[in-house]
Amino acid sequence: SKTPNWIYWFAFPEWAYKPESSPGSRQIQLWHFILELLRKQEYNDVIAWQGDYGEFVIKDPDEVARLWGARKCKPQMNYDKLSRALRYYYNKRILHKTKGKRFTYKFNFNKLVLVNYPFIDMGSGRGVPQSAPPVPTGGTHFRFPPSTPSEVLSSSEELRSPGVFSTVARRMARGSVSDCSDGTSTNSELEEAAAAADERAIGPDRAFRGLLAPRLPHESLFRPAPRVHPDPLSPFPVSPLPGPGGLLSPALSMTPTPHLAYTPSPSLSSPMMGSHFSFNPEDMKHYLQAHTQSVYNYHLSPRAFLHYPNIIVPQPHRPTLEKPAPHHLQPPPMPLPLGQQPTDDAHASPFKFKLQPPPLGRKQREAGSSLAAASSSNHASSFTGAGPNAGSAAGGAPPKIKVEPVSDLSEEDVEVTDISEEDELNPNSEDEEGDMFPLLPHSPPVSPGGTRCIPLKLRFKRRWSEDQRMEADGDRDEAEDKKVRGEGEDQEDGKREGEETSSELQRATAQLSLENASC
DNA sequence: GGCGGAATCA
DNA sequence: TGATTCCGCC
Repeated sequence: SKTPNWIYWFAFPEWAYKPESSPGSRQIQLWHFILELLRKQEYNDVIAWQGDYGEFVIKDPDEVARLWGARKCKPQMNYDKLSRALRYYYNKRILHKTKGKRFTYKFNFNKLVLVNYPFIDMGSGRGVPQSAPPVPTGGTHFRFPPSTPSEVLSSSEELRSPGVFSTVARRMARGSVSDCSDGTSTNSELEEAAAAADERAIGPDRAFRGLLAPRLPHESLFRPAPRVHPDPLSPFPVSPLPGPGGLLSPALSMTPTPHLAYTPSPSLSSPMMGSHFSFNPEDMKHYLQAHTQSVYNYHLSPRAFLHYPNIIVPQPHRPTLEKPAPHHLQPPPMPLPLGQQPTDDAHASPFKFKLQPPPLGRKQREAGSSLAAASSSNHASSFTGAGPNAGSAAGGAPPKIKVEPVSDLSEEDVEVTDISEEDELNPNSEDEEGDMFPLLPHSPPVSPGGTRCIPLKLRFKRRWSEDQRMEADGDRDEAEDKKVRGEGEDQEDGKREGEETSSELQRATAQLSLENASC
């Protein structure tokens, strides 16, 4: 069958494979190992990419277990145990099960897509950088974003510098090797350094880690920005090159700690466009269209919609619409963010604003006592409106989001707290009071206006909960929320369309050898 | 097969 | 913290 298009570009950046990039562990982690196997052709009969983006099937569970056991020096390892470990990833959003398919799992790439926080956790030192972009592994030519769902994800790659592209490809080809005993890389360090040199040679491009970050001031998208800031926060020799890829960071949302290292927009200049691509509106249109498509395809938060001035993004093809097509698809002439759910009109705001959850008491009063009963602990969970026009969004109900002008005008971005329409579907959701998605990590925990401040931690937790829901194919609450609320409702199987099997992943990915030294 | 709790380990 | 081990349940 036809090779999924994403295969030709999907991969993790080199550092993602490096055990030392595993959060909180010096030992190789299972997901790491899985990736390792996945990109090595010799294991194609054991485990391989298959079907949807990020989906893989364990063809030989026993063998995978054996390999894993060998790597971890756990001779008693078996698939039952290994799968238990995999299941623990569900809650971490690293993986989820492809229901109805045996031994088939899927990396939660969509969650990893922290569009609003493309650089999250970079350099936190505690987790895998979440802006890890997919790294192209095949082809080195620029092409426009595709229009079919199966191709859209490549859009994130489109704007990447060819130079980096090839550089990364080379790195991929070289690969890294991990030894069994401790999971630390052996020869990859030097290669990494070399690769870093390569990329430096390209120029300041290493700074395009912010290239198309939605929060990137749109102006800088169209004029080369002179300022280049090496990422002081990155623990890696080379910035993982988020760029547009940051929108599609693979498996790296693993560490739900998106609060630490947001890179302020001003530093997100993208010199690459001057040197490598012409970012004319048409290109951007293509890109945005593709991105928008991917947002849909992967049920991303509407935050994922990119808005750029004067560019109208065509409606993506979406056969089955469960919800009315949001108007996000028609980006306003404002560099404004990313609204939330269909009722959100935040983008229409002519001014910068951010949304904050309302003060507790008052909100509850407005919501009514009956409602309050159902959502006593998540007062703001059913926010539907955002922005100045959102007042009517809730269908007569008073807007549940407090909109306030952003006082910090130096901030080019707009802060929009995300909201959860899901909670309306699930009144039982008993999230903590932190309903809103996190604001920019660098924003002060207490809003200027004395707005009730939800601890960042909670905000993020809320966001992750949201992400979790969105990622579930059925938009069902899952792992974490379930865990949090102690609920155990059934989940519907996600429908998987456009399944494409690939036996050619390896053709596109680097040829690497996996060394499983004995223990 | 798949799930997830519980205890445990490093 | 990230498994590993065991296990009952569906």
